Amino acid sequence: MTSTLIDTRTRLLGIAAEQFLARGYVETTLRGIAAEAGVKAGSIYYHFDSKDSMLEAILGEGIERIAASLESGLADAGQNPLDQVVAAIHAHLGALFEHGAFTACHVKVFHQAPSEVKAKATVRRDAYEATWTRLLTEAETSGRLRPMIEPGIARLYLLGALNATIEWFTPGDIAALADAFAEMFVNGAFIPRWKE
Amino acid sequence: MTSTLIDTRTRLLGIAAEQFLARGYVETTLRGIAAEAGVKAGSIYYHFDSKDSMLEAILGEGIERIAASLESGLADAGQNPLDQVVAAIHAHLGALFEHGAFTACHVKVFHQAPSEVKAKATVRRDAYEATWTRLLTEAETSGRLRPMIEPGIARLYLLGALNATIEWFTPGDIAALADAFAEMFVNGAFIPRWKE
DNA sequence: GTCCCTCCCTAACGAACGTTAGGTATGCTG
DNA sequence: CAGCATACCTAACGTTCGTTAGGGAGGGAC
Repeated sequence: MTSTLIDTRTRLLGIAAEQFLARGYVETTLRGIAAEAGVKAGSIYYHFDSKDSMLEAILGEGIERIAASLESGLADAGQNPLDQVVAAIHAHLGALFEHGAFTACHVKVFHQAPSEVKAKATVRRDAYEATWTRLLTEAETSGRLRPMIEPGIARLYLLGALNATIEWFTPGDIAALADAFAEMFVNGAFIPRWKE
Repeated sequence: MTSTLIDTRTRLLGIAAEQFLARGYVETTLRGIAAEAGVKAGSIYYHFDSKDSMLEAILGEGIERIAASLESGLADAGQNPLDQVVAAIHAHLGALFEHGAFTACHVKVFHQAPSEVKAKATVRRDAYEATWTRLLTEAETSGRLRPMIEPGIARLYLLGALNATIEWFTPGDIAALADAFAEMFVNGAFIPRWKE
């Protein structure tokens, strides 16, 4: 029977994601993860090669879920640049706060990861960011983006604001938050002035 | 003569800020800082009480310099909500990349800091953020902010995007970056549509 | 009943780290 | 010259952590 194995492995990974998210990677100990899982520290090595490999699995699972949320959101939205970008904002924020600890852990811990682990996660991450760049490039080529705005800079600006929410947002009305962010990103925070 | 003392203390703090920024707080060792300063690890304790107290000093110095940059930028700009916000964006980004490692270190390491250190830095940090909230609230009361946008949310959105730059921006044309960010924050990334 | 594979445990190793006690050289002070 | 404070060193202590070697219980296979 392999169900127990899968259970323990999955449980360890989920607990690790929560602790990495809450305490940071380096300050999280295998002994702490094991204790919360009702297991001894040494037993982790039956399921994983090392602490780094746990992080690697978590970062991979996290970006995978975020990407899935994005693809799903894009498919359900209007097929025009504006609707796609707004849907992407909703999907990304939804993924961070409604899809378990893996997604938020990816965003928060990625930059603290050892370079080798980081390099492996970067592959999938680049593909995800490329989707955003594609969305914004489509907005640009269809003449919807402001002339002085490059899609690459816009992507970094927007994802920076979105990902920073994990430092302050207390899960609540995510749709309202996404609406406000979409409004600010698309139309700006200020009301245009006709004269002056 | 106390010049040697001040020199070494200052040098240690600068090196520590650089290493905290590059490797993170926990992964930076006192032995590494001491080595780069041409000193032995134990000697650090002549100048500082602990590793935590070094971080505390750095975080304080960092937010102080960022705040000074902001105040300076606001004083030199037009005294209207729009100009003030644009100047603030330029000042904040300028502080992160042109005022040494302390400012960038504050932004990057703050969220990794031990809770006690974090609590002390939070006092000064709250005051800095209150300045931003004041700017945006003035924009709101003078009718320049979009109705559905709350100043508090706008501040978190904008500072999130600004602070995230330390993860990707390679010091170059900061003014151009600030211009693009200001354009996106104020007017939005999209061109308004008159019909549809 | 015997074998073997799965899954977890005990117990320890070795390294790295923050920190400290005590010593030493230097130079100013009286 | 004696005395003292400054600035740094040496050498270690104690702890924590990732990791590993080896063992054992349990159940399915034959």
